[in-house]
Amino acid sequence: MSTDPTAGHRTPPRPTMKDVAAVAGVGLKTVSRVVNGEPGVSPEMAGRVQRAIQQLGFRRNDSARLLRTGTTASIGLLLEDIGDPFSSALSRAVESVAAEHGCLLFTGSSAQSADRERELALAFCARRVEGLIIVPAGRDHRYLQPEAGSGLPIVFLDRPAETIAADTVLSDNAGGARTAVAHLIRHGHRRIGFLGDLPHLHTCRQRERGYREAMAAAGLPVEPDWVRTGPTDRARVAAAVQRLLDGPEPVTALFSGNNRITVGVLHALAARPDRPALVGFDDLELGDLLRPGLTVVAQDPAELGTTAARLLFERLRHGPGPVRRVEVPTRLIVRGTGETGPS
Amino acid sequence: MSTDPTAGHRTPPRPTMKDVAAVAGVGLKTVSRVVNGEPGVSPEMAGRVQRAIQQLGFRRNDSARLLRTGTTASIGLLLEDIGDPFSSALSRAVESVAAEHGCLLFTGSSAQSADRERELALAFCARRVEGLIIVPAGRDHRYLQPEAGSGLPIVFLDRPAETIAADTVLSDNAGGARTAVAHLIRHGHRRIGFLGDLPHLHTCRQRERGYREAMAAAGLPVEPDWVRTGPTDRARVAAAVQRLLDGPEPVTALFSGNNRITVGVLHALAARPDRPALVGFDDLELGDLLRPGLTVVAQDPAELGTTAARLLFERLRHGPGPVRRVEVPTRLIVRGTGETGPS
DNA sequence: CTGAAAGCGCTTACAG
DNA sequence: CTGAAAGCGCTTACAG
Repeated sequence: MSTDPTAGHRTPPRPTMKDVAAVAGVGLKTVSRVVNGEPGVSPEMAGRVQRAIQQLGFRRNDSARLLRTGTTASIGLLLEDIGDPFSSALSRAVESVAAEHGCLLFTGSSAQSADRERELALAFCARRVEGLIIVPAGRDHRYLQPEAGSGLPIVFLDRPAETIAADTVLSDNAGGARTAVAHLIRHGHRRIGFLGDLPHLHTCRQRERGYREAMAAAGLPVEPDWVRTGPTDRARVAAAVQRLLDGPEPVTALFSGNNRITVGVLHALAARPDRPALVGFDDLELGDLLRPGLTVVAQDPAELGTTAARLLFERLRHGPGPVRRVEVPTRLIVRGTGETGPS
Repeated sequence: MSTDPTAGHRTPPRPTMKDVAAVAGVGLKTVSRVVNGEPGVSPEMAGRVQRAIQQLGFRRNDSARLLRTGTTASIGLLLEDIGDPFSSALSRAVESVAAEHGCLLFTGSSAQSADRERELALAFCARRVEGLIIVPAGRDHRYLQPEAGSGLPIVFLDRPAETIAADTVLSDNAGGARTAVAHLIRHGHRRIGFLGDLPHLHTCRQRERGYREAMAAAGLPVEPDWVRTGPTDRARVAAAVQRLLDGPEPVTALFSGNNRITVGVLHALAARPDRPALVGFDDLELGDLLRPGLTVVAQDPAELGTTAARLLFERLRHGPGPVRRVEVPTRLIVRGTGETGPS
């Protein structure tokens, strides 16, 4: 937080209750009563105050009110990238639960940077948000210990925290991955590649785990070359796809570890003549309209976001208690790309 | 804004500068100096304060600081639906400009409800955000007059305000629509249907205008039945598509007014044997991977969001001035659905 | 029914 | 170098 946004131009100050009181010729507390609809104000006084409010264009400063009250009626939501469809679906769900509780929402994107995550989370805390929902980018969250210790509810979403005990809401990553890979195996594939995100991410590791478990359960080996993790940009995914399909140990099917990667894989495959089988983790809009249709293990971002927000507000009501960990099921959606056999 | 989120459980109060001062045995102002890195504190004093901060887990309350300072270092972004890809692309752009200015972002979704928009906008104002970016759902924004009058910068994004003068950033809606429809006409279509959003929305009206202008420019009539506006849910769009294609005056091509509608149209068409031409307003992820590829007039949400945020911060620096209206160009992307002739 | 005083947690302006 | 006093715009607790 660096530059002062108001550095240049000074805006004329907004009228305060004090100003309203002066114009109406009443005490400050009477203005407060009228503004807050408290009873016990004579109609005449109330009228004078109302007119002064109109005249001055007064609107209560909630930041000041909340400072006095000791609450902020806001929560912070820290995403990986608000521009990603998965993140934005989470946001919508969280926002709607927050609205039920009269809370405003601060949102921010970490862009997979642990530093940025920390900076934003602490900025939210410094504003004294009532709670924090974090899709973690970093691996160490001890920096949140003082806030957690003094009762700030924190829910980790999509990935768990590793160095701090907190409520957590996850997809069934390993289970979903097992389902996806078992599905490919059932269709005759024995050589299956896994394309993952950054390998230190919990989601990536768990989906890789599920992949390995499904392979092992079928008695299939996993060649080291078949596991390709890293950034999710198009170029890197395209290179990984090529390596998997044209390398020394070519695979006949691909399991893609998240929706960014799936998009990259689809683009890479569109430029090739062959049609390896593909199952993606997380659904994509229009996935059902591709030909062949995109077979996925769908997450339920609405359920993930809603659950995280509900946990948060429950904590807010009932205070500390045993840490909870909720796993939201995934669902295999069969549409075409996952049902072609090995050629 | 109804229930008090802290109603249930009382969290232990966080330590304040006063507490730190007491523990360190120094004055309040000395703590303030250390916390803010101001010069002129003896190393010994500074050390005592640092230790007390560590011991207590103190973190400055920015809400209090900002109240005293008179700024809030935050802006409000009011979208139609943060879960929509267009909205979330806008968010990402706005967020990144806000971050450059050290501002946090409140976000909220109006869900096309004018009441909800007003409620959220006023809630943001009550928190004294430094500026407001609004994708308007309602048609009357006079409720913002007091805030605008006292210097709050407001930028309307995607659609203009009708009853208040404010900076505005729009796509070239009519121009983009003309381009789309002229493209269909160039491919031999003479009977073209328009599917729009709610007809009171500026975007819908302008895109319809562009559609009519392109038809008129080619000397083509527009049958009343060819213009179908309304909610963007799947069922309604499917019904509109059917009406356009199977009604008394069937069309051979469709121009879809936004990305929600385009998705609905694609689904409706997937269930039919015929293949009318289609051009969509606003692009969709995977649109390029459909077969045939989806021809669209693409908007530039990153540019829209960035421009709106830049306008906002410029206002913040330089204060009032003539209202500005920026139009962001659209771009025809030819991929397949728009290039089939009438059957 | 009405309002003066104190305080929320900070910073500003000023005096030692 | 250090800190007591006043104040940001409200609400709380209390006295008339």
